[in-house]
Amino acid sequence: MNDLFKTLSDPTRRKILELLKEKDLTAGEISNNFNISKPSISHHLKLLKNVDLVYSERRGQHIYYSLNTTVFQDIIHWILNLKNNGEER
Amino acid sequence: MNDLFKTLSDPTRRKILELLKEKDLTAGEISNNFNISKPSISHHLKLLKNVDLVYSERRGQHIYYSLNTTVFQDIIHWILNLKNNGEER
DNA sequence: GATTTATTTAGATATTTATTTAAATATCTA
DNA sequence: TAGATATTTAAATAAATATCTAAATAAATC
Repeated sequence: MNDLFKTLSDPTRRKILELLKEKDLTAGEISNNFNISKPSISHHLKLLKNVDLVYSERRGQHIYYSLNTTVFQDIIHWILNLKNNGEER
Repeated sequence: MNDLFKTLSDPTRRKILELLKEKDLTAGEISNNFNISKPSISHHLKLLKNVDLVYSERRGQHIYYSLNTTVFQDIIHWILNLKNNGEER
């Protein structure tokens, strides 16, 4: 849970997710959207993978990244638990 | 939006929110729940206030903190936008 | 008004995190 | 298999963040 929030707390990583929302992209295509070095983007992708927010799959020379939204359930549960003050709703 | 995620990315701050879910607490009562100095807790409370996750109100000698959950709407919107891939649902 | 209690502010330090350049790995093509 | 492209890993640096102690502010009580 902590890693998940930590991962989402970086604007570069959130923008990566927004890019992947549209379609799967290679690491290179992703890095083209930023003024940041490729190794830095690769590092962000690794963190996103660590918490399962993205998947990666090699297709030949390229590695394609895709978004996984199921993880957000955890956040929504955390929020709802905080909102419903102990009541069973 | 960035500040909000950043604020939530710290476990101490999230635990503070969970404490405030039960009832309003003074800064001192909050800090009793942690093995962290009062100034550090005060700093966390300031960050939580900055993004409106908590309110503070002085009652005499004490300052009471309370949880504000309306802010979570922003996060939920952000998540839903990412999940609904452009479709209007 | 001096003292006590509650909390914050300031300044310093240590840890974490993002970023960079350079080198390594993997795949494809000629 | 040599060369080109795509991506990651490693090592170093810089910036951001959490934490601490000490000092400052604010209200209550004596």
